[in-house]
Amino acid sequence: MRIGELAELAGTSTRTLRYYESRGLLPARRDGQGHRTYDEGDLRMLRQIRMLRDFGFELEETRPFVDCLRAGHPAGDSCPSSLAVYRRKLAELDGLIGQLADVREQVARQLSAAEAAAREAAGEPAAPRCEMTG
Amino acid sequence: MRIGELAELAGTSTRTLRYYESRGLLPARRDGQGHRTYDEGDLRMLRQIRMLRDFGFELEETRPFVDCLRAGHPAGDSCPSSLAVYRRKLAELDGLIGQLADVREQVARQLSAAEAAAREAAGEPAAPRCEMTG
DNA sequence: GTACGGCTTGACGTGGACGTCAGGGCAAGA
DNA sequence: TCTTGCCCTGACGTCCACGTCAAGCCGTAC
Repeated sequence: MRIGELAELAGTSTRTLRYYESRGLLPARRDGQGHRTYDEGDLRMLRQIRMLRDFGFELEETRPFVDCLRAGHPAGDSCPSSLAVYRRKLAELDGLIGQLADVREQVARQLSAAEAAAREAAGEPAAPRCEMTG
Repeated sequence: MRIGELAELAGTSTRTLRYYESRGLLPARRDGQGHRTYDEGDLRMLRQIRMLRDFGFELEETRPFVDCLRAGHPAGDSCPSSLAVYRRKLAELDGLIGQLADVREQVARQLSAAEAAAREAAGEPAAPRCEMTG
C-alpha cells in the first residue's frame, strides 16, 4: 500500500509517516515511481508507535518496540529492552503524578487561605479552622 | 535597583526580566542612562510570578496576580480573578492527574501481560492470576 | 589609555513532533 | 487536453519561555 492509505488506516497523516522515516523509525520501500510502499508489518509497527505515543511516550522511546516487531517477535513488548522502557516509564509516571499531587495540594492551600482572607476582609468573623497548627 | 540586582534577588536572569517586560508583565522605569530601574514592589511582583511558574502556571496565568499586586492589594491572590485562576488550575491539575493515573494503569497492565508472556515463553507454567476476569 | 563590569537592543537557537506551503511529477478519467 | 488526485522533496512555521551571541554604550578603577 502507499503512504496515504497507511496513514488513513492508522489514523494519522502522511507528514507523520515521512517524519518517522526521516527519524529512521519506519523506513519504506519504493515502487517504480519512487513512491513509498508499505505492507501489513509496517501497519503493525505504526500502530505500536501510535499506541505508545498516545500513552505519552516520546518517539525515541518507541524504537525498541518497533525493533522488536521488526525482529519477528509476536509483539512489540516481547523484548527485554521494551520491558525496560515500560519500567522506566512507570517510574517516570509515578514521579510526575506525585509531583503534580504536591503542587495540587499547595495550590489548594493557597486558594483556601486566599478565600479565608477575602471572607475576613469582607467583615465575616474569622472562620474556625479545623486542625489548626499554629 | 537595576536589572542585575533584581534578577539575583529573585533567583532568575536578566534575560527573563527583559522577556517579562516585553510581554507587558513587569514594565520598568528608566534612569538617566536608559537603564531599567526597579523597586521593592517589582520584587514582590516578580516573586509572585516565579512562585506561580514553579507551580507550573503559564506566564499569562500569572498576570491577574501581578495586576492585583499592582492595584495595591496586600497579596497577589487577594482578587477574584486570581482566585478564578487558582480554581481553573486545580481543575486542570485534577484532570491531568487522573489522566496520568489512567495511563499509568494501562502501562502497568501492558507490562504485567508482557512479563507473563515472557515467562510462559521461557517454559514456566502459566502463573495463576489473582482476580481473573476472563 | 584601557580594561572591566554592567547595561542596552536585536536577533537567532532550543526542543518535539509534526503542520503547512511551494513547486513539480505522473497516471487515469472526461 | 485538461483536470483531478496522489505522490515527491525541501523548507519554513508552530508553541513557550527563555538561553545565547553580537555589537556597542557608559562609568569606574587601575
